[in-house]
Amino acid sequence: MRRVLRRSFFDRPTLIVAEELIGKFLVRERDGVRSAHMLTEVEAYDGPKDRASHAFRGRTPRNSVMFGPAGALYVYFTYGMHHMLNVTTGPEDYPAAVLIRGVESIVGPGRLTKALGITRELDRLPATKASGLWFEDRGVVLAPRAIQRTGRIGIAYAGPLWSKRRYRFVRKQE
DNA sequence: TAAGTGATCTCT
DNA sequence: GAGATCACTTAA
Repeated sequence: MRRVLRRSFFDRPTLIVAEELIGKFLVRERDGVRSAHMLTEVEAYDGPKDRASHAFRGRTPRNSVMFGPAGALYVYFTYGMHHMLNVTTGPEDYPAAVLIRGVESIVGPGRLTKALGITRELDRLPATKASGLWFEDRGVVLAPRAIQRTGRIGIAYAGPLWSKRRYRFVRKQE
């Protein structure tokens, strides 16, 4: 069983999409070489009121893809050295996305993009085979208990309310 | 614990 | 245009 996740998967509430992405696969193809990794850590960024979200201060050139249709890649560059990979969720005009923080054997959002060669060339592209980066359901079924929810990382500036919200989903290690 | 690094945003 | 900030990583 191997099914590419389509826009309809992502066009749902962000927290649902985030939780269901754990156990799905991130597939990268470049120069004809394909690799697939199971997602193990993601975070939800949900709507215009989320103080930790890039969209909190409204639409800007960088974040406008978050306001667009679901299932688009949002790749931005930060700290002068790291690319961050997100996929947009929810309906058009509602800014939301899921940050991909880790996959099996690669932990850390910056390390992940470096390992898979993910740069802003992919920003705003749909997460499809044509873009070279997409998501697949490969039939892995995780028990709900196998997924842990915690506060998000690195967003203390957003205040305790938003940093405590359990918007981070991590696959528990056995 | 702090440096590194540069795009992005906010304010002049 | 200037200055601050940043959804991080690594080396110490």
